[in-house]
Amino acid sequence: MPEILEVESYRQLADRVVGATIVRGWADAYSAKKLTSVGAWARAVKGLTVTGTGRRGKLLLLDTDGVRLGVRFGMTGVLLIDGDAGIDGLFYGPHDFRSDWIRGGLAFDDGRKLILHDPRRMGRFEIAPDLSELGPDALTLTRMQFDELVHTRGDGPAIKARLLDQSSVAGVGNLLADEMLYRAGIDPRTPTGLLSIEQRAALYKTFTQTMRTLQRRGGSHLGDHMEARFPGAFCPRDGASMLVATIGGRTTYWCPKHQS
DNA sequence: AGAAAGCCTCGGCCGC
DNA sequence: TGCGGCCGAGGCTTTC
Repeated sequence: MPEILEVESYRQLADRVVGATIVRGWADAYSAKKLTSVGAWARAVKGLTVTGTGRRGKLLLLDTDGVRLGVRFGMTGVLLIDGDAGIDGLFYGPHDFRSDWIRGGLAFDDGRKLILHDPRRMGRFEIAPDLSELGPDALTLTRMQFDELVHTRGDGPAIKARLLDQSSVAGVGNLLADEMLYRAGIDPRTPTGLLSIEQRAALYKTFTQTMRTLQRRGGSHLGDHMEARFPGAFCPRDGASMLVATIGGRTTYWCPKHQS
């Protein structure tokens, strides 16, 4: 699920545990994969009090009175709080959550739990996460930061690949990238350095507009472009047959008529 | 059967 | 010719 908009709602959910003290932490071998050992998470978090939450791109941050903690959600990670089956079965009723998909979490002194629910095991816990490799946050991207993002030496990579590069801008995933290029009318294969002045202006405008619109709608999967995301689809805007290719390592759908 | 809303590593290529 | 940086491909993992 998660691109930046989903992680931002996880962050807002995590605000609930600000002020609570961690009595226990646990992580399986996958969620602890970026740590020095499987036990490192449990040792590092015990006794910490959460003082605030943050986020850079798709990385959720928990500020504490000690070391800062980070959570990455991979492709299928969901944050749960107060929804642990051990406390109440709410999340495990109508929704599709299963206790054997829980990969780790935190238990607080007030009895609540923060849980990483992640069927596909690509979510990761981090201790004192390094933010230096992450670009500016996509939700608050300024025009100056955008200009830096599209700056290249030579032609540079395809604009879609650049948008997905987390060190250029943090938070844009596959769906958001396709959506903003669709809205801006730009071919995703266009070398970043060859975008015209007009295309740059259009892309910055749709970048911020896409973030705002989809956040209001409630998720990265609620874009206008979504209904054309299958083989044989037609462009909702002008009816042309959508093209499909792998660009920047991800499946990309675009309209040959209005994205050029 | 094959693709999937992320990220990491590896290897090739290009330019200094 | 050698090296570093950039960029794309591939792998990880499980599910529907």
